[in-house]
Amino acid sequence: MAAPLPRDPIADAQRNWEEHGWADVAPPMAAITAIMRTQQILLARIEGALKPFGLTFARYELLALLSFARSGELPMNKASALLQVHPTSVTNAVDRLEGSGLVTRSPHPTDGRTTLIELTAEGRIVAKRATAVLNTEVFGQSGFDAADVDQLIRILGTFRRNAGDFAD
Amino acid sequence: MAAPLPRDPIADAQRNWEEHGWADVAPPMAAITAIMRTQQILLARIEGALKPFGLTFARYELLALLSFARSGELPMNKASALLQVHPTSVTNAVDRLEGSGLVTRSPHPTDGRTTLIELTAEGRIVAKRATAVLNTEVFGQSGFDAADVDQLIRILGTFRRNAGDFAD
DNA sequence: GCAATATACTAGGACATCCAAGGGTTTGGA
DNA sequence: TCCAAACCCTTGGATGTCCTAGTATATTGC
Repeated sequence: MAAPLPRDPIADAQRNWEEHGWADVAPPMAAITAIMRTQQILLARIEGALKPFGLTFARYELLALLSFARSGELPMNKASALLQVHPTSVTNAVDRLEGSGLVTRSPHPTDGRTTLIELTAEGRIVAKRATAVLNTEVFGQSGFDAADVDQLIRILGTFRRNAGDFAD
Repeated sequence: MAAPLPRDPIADAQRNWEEHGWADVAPPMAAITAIMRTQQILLARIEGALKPFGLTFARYELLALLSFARSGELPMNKASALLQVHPTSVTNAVDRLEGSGLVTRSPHPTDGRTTLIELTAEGRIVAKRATAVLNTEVFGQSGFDAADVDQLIRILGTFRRNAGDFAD
């Protein structure tokens, strides 16, 4: 998108924070800002890898979740909870995946309120192929070394637990 | 948004990856997914803290950037580069900040193509107050301990440099 | 058994981000 | 000098996310 900057803007921000008397919160500010920016970079890579499949990250996540479900189907509210996104976001994703013929909606056999999302045969194939590309092009070339990956999993896992994501 | 899950969905995904023969990329997959989710949690906290000011994170970042500029003004393309966002996003943010009376647009004195963004007096006050709230409510209670903050800054700093964010 | 409450999904609106395209300005080479 | 290429910003279109509200179905309590 843009040429590399001559200097790290987040390090500059950290310096500004220190100079304005907020030295105590300057490091967490820098860490949080770095997380925001890193997410942006990773999302761009992921969406780039998924573009040939006509998928976005949101739709891929739903597809992958379904492909790991034993029966290949899941209630919408379950998907919303597992993906940690708003129910309306799932509705949106399902609308488009259904339009592409990758999933279908069907009524829940016993609960009339619930809608089941089910992978189609094509959806299962696309999920498999997209995962293979993500594995080789993104996850396999993350740029994090093994030790740092472990650190990230540990640090962010603790954070998410404390934030109330899961009980464990 | 949702009740805590009984188990960590990212740890489950990592297990699924291992069981499907992708054990080599399972850890980076988990780390990257954790970054995506952590960003989501942090963004929600930040936007919550900024809501009373009528600001979003995107608009706050622009406001903060201007408040640190000596003259309190910056060309749009400079802001776009420093914030690492698309020029149209800056246009959008400036439109709204201008509508709220926090910034003004003015023509560049020598380059007719360039538009300068300038903080208003009120904009400067709002930036100061919003920063104070963010410092106490978000950065001051990040949930990361000091050692982990250092790790994050180091790991993500290396990643961003390798990704071409900055040369340093 | 029926009303009140809770749950599940969808519709419409507000924002933010990106891409593609267009109009004005500046720069540099023929 | 002059015109093409490069640059800057804005507009319009597509996507995703969240919130609020509304409809339909289940469950609970009197």
